[in-house]
Amino acid sequence: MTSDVNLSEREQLVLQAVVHMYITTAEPAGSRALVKRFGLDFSPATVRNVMADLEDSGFLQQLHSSSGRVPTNRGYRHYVDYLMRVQQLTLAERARIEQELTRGLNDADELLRQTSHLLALVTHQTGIVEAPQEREAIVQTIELMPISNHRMALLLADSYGRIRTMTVNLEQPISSDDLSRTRQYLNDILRGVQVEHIKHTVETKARMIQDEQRRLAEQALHMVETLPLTRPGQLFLDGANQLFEQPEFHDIERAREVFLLLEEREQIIEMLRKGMRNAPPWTSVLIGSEAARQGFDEISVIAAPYCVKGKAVGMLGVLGPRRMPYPRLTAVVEYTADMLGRILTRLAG
Amino acid sequence: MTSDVNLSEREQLVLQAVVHMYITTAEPAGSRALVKRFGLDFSPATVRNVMADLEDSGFLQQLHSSSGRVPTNRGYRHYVDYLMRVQQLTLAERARIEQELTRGLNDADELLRQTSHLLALVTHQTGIVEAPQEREAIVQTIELMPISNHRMALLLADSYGRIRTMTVNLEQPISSDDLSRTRQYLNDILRGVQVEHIKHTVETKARMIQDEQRRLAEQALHMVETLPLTRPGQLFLDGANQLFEQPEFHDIERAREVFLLLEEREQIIEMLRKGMRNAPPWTSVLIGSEAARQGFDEISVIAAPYCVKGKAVGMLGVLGPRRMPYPRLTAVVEYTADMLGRILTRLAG
DNA sequence: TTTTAGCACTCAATACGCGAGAGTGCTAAC
DNA sequence: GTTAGCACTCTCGCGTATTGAGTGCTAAAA
Repeated sequence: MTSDVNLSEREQLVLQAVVHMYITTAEPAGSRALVKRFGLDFSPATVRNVMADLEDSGFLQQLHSSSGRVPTNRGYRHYVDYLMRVQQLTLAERARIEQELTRGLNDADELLRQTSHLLALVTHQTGIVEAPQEREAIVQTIELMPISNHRMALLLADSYGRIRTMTVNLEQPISSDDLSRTRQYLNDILRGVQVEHIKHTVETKARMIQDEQRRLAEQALHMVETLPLTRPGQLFLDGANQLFEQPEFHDIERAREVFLLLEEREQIIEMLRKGMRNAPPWTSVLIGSEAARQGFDEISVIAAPYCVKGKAVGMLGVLGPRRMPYPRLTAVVEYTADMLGRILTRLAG
Repeated sequence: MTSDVNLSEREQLVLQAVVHMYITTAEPAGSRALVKRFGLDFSPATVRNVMADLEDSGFLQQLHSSSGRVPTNRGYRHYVDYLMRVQQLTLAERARIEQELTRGLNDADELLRQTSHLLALVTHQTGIVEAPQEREAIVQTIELMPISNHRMALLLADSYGRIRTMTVNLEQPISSDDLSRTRQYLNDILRGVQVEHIKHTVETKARMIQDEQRRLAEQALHMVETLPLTRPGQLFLDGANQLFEQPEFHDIERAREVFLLLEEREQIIEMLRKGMRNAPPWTSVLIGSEAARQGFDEISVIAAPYCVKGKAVGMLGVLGPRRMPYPRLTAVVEYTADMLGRILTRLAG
């Protein structure tokens, strides 16, 4: 994502000023206002010339022929990649994030939800947290729990500290003895196996085993084969309401479009991962149509991966209008990802 | 909720016509249009007179001095209570609901989510499902599952077919023997006990027990006392986006207000239960400010309780603009509540 | 006495014109 | 290369005129 045009020092300065202006006021930036606001040591007329150049090279844009300038996607891109300095969070802010996250500590799912809530709260944007990729998780413990004569639950603790419950229909009641032997068996062969390989593992083992253990293995196979192990990634979203605050979503059509987008969970996950692929392993910023589908330029996303035991297992971030305070939000997202990773690692311990 | 004014046959006819007109077109109903649309056998002038009377007694309202009439809260109320005939669902519709619900059959939580989704889909409104009151649930089975040296999970299957997972921090590792003895102990004393009495039960038992079993009981007590058993009711919401379709929410301020309301889960639950208290045990319709807080008249809610093993354990329904097709939605909500109850009962075994 | 036709009136919605203001591009001077 | 000056453009807000749906009232008809 490098620019094919070299910008002069002055052009960079003006571009940055326009972005800052627009981010804070939501109004197109005019030459006079820029000079005044940022104390530039050249005149409005000069700024106008520079802005005209920046428009020619696609960094700025006019909404109509006599309005101030607004950054284009490319303008934001350049700003984020080269001009912006990620803000330092204050101690108080760091403390707050840490505190809010360690509160709901006992349950991993609760923690993830809490994180999305926190992101929304602190950034005043929509907070997004993708749950750890379940398929890649590793089996820690398996538990079987009878519910009725015809149903039982299979519980799975994974290496991310999450616990999944799945139910299994039984053709015939299972004795408590059988149950505990099957439990033992499942734990023996599955501990340390990746969740996505569970079925395969059980199947191969079952095929190899002879006589006496045979029944046990088939029992296990039967339980496992209907499990919904490949369900799609989970997403925790919070603070979509915040979008209403932004003037760009006062138009009902726009608002609706974003809300519709937010309902398409898979697409959002897809989007987050796209960001990760582009710039591993650090924070990525998706601007306008880079984030959403083509032709929908209103939103941006800042996302960062979080790591459990040193391995990136999921993404989190914020979604908001393209006109976003990137320096601050980037810092918040990074710090939150870091904290979440730490806490999850501790939980999975 | 009876009316203190007796309406003549003709007045009822006109009121009903106005409600139908407004529900379908979202435009205030004028006298001429009513006559034409409903083939009334008296003239527009007569309708005008009747409408003026209905306005005097508070059933209708004009938006401005020369506009058509629109029902008031009271108008809707009378319509719903006395005039409306609940629609019969077609066989196809029933089949669809049943089919959609039995699809996600294995997991109770999944089922509840699915139900809210279905409601949104079929009614084009926002679907709401309140999870069964957890506190009143009865313990079926308890399972303990080691996660690490310092954490374990306590799993609880209740009489509604739901499974809750809670984690417990351990001060020191617990042996597998101890774990299974404690599990046995917990099951012995808690099976059949209401969830809200768990802590109390364990405490009293622990106090009574002497010597040798003592340690076990204290172990159990320690596990149970930090459990988040009293967490607030859970709510499954789906299709809030549908609200954007309604012209009354094209105004951004209104839309925002509803979305804000939808975030306040406890208040929605409160609202649903209010409905149940008013008219047990059947479908209740909350109109305008009956549903939301005072002064916010834009929405209505249709809600019905669903029963597990014959006992009403939760509510479900739809939320939408006050201008709602009540006859059809009432039917859908009732049928869905019935189906959900059946399936849950089956699940709970 | 009830119903209806006719008519004047009201009000929202829409379009139109106008002036103010913000901001530009261009030219000429510095 | 930079800046001041100026004509020009376009949006926004406001007041006015027009239109049209719908009413209330009155007087005639049933």
